[in-house]
Amino acid sequence: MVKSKATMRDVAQEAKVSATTVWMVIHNKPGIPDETIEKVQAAIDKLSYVVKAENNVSKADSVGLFIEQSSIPAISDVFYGDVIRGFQAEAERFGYHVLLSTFDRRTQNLDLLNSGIAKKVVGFVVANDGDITPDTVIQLKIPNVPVVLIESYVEGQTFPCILGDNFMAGYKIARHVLELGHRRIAILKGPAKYSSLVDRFRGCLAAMAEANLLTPAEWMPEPVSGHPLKGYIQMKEILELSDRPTAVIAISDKTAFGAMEAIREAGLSIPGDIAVGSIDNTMESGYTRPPLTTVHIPKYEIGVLALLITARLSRSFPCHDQHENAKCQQNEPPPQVNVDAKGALVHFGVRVGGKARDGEDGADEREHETDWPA
Amino acid sequence: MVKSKATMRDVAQEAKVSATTVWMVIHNKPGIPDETIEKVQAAIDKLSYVVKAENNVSKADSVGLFIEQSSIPAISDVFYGDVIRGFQAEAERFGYHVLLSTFDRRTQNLDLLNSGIAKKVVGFVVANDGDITPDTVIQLKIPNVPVVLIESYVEGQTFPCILGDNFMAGYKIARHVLELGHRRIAILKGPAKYSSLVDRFRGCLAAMAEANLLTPAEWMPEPVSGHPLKGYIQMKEILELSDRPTAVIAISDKTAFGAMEAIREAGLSIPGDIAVGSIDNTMESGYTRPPLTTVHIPKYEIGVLALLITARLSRSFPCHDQHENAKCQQNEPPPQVNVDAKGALVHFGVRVGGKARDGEDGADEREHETDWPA
DNA sequence: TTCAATTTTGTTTAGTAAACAACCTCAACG
DNA sequence: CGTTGAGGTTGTTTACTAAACAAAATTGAA
Repeated sequence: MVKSKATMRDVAQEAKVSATTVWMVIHNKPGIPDETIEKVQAAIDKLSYVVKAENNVSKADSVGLFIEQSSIPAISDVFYGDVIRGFQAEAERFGYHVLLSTFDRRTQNLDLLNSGIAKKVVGFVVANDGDITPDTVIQLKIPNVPVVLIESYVEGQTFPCILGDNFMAGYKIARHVLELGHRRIAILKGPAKYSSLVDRFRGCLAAMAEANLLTPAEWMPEPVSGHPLKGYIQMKEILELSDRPTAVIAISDKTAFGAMEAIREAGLSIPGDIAVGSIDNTMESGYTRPPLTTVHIPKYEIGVLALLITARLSRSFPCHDQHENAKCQQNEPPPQVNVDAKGALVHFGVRVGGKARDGEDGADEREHETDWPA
Repeated sequence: MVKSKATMRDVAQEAKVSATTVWMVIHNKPGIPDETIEKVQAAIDKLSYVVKAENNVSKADSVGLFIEQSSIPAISDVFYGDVIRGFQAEAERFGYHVLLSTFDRRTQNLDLLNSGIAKKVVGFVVANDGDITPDTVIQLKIPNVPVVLIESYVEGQTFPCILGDNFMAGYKIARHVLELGHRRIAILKGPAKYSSLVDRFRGCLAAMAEANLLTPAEWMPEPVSGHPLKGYIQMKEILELSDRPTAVIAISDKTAFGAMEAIREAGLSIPGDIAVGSIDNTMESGYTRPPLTTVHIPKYEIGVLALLITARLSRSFPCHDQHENAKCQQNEPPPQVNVDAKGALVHFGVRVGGKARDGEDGADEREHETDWPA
C-alpha cells in the first residue's frame, strides 16, 4: 500500500517520536537535542516528506516602513539605504517582517495598508523626506500601533522619532572648518521643510557664533525649490559674488557634490581656492576628487534603533520574563504603550568622517563598517 | 507517620499532578489553567507546605547603575530621580535587577562591583555628572558587557550614550525668550566639563545667531567652580554691570533658582525687570514665584531608553523568536553585540515646559506625567 | 571534625497526549 | 448543480510530565 504522500504523523512514527516533536524540528524550535533532530531528519528523508508550503510566513508580526515616493529608489539611496539595512537586520532579530511601502501623496494609499494587513502590523515607521506632512502622519495613528518617525520630527506633535544628531553634526563640521583657519565661510542650507537639515544649519550657526562670527546672508543662499541639484545652483550664486568665501559647508553630501561641480566649473581648485565640508558620510563621498570631508551620521544604527523603539512601543514586545511577556500579550490592557510618547527623539552621535590635513580636503578614516551587529 | 515537613513532591501527589507542575504554579509560570492552579493551591494549603525562601532572587540578571557620589542623594535629586524611576521601571519589565551604586573617585570602587557580581551583570549605565572622567569609564569596559552613558558623552570615545536633546533645548528656550521680544539676553553657562550643559549653551548661541545677535562676553559669565549655587554668583556678576540685560537664560533649573534669588535680592522684579528662562522642567520649577519657564527634558524616558539600549546591547537580550533567543544565549559567540558602538547617542525631544504669556514668566501646561508607561 | 558519599529538594530539559483549528472530502439534500 | 454539513486529515497549541540535573542538607566513615 503506497500512500500518496507522507504526513507529519508518518514521520513521527518512523522516527519514533511524537508529531509535536516533528513539528518542532521542522520549525527550528529550541529544546531539541541534535540527536533527536537527526533522527527526525532521517525519517523525513526516508519518507521524502515535503514540508507544507510556508503559509506560516504571514504568521509573523510585521512592521511597516513607509518611504515617500520621491525618495525611491530609496533602497539604493545613499542615506536611506543604510537606514533600511539596519532596520531590516534588526527586524529579523526580532522575527518581524518588514513591509516596505512607498507612500504616494496623491493616492493616499495609507488606507490600503491599514485596512489590508493592519491586524498583523505591530508598528509603523515613516522615513520622512520632509514631504510627508504632519497631517499625513497623523492619519497613521491606529490605536495601540505605534508610529515612529525617522529623520524628522513634527513640531507640536508627539511622535517618537529617531534622528541623527543633526545639530551636533552641523556644529562639528563648522568647527572643523574653523579649526582649519577659515573665517570666510559660506553655508548651503537645505529646504526648510526638512527638519533635519534645519537642525544641521543651526549647529553650524552655533559654531560660528562661538567663534564670534556672523555669516552674511548672501553667503547663506536659500535653496531653489524643486531643483534636483540645489547645491550646484546655490554655489553658483555664491561664486558670482565679488566677495567670495574661502570655505563652504554643504548641508548634505548631495549638496556638496553639486557645489563641488560648480566650483570646478568656475575653474577654482578644491580645497585650494574654496574648501568644502559636509554632512552624511555617504559611501560616495569617499570617491570624489578630492575625497569630501564629511561628518558621519550613523545611518545603519538609526535603522536599528527605529525598529528597536517601535518594537518597544508595540504590545508584542518580548519581555525578559516569559510570564510577564505572556501577560503583556493577553489579559491586561497591556502596559498602555504610549502612541503619543511626547516628543521622544532618538539621536545618534556624530563624528567627522574624514580627517582632513591642514588646508586639504582629503578624507581618510572613513568607517563604513556598522557599529551594531546584524 | 508524620513527616516533619511537606515537600514539593508531596504536594504534587496530593494534587495528583507532577512536581514540575507544582513548581510552575509556585513560580507563576504561564500555561497552567486556573483549575489546576486551584487544585495545587488547595494541596499546598492542606499540607501546609511553605515555599522555600526566595534565594532565587539573585537569579535574575542585573544592570549596574552608577551615579557619582556628589549627586547623591541622587534618588531624590530632581533630575536623576526621574531618570532612575524610568530606568528601574523598565528594568522590572525586563526582569532585571538594578544595582544602584555610587561611585567614589578616591576609592575607585568600580573594581568591587566588577569582580564581585560581574558575572550576573549584563550591563552598566553611568549617570555622569561630568566628574566621572573618560579614564574611569574606560575602566568599566568588560568584554561583552555594554557600558552606556546617561547625559554625557566622551569625545573621541565610542560609548553609546543617552542624552536629552540639549542642543535643541537651548535653542528652544533662547527662541522663546527672543519671541517675547527680548534682545538683550544674558546666558548663565554651566561648567565646561558637563557636556550636556555645553550643548545647551550652544543651542542658545544658535538661536541668537539666527536672530543676528552676538551676546557680549560679560553677559555670559563663566561659572565659579566648586560653588553650590553657581547661578546666584553668576547673576550677581551680571547685575553689577551698568549695562544690564532684560532677560537671562539659565542653563539648568538649579542655576535659574540661584539667579532668581540674586535678582530678587537686588530688588528687581521677575519678569518685569529681568525675565528668566531655563532648561530641565524639574518639579520644583513649577513652585517658584513666579513659576519658571523651562524647557522640558524627558528624564523618565531617558531612564527607560538607557535600560532598553543597555539590554539590546547585552547578550541576554530577549529576541522575539524563541529559537533565535536560545541561540543568542548559548552557542554562537553571540551576534557580537558591540561594546564599542561608535558614538551612538540617544536623544529625546524637548518642549517648552511652560507657556509664558507675553512679558510674563508664568508657567502652565507643565506636564509631569510620564510619556512612557511603567 | 572533616570531608566524601548519599539523599532530599528544587529546577530544567526534552519530550508527549490530547485538544484544537483550518482545511479538505464527499455524500446527501433542496 | 450548487450548497451544506458531518467527518476526516493535517498542522498547531496547550497542558502537562518523566527523567535528568543541580544545589543544599544529611549522613557516615576516617
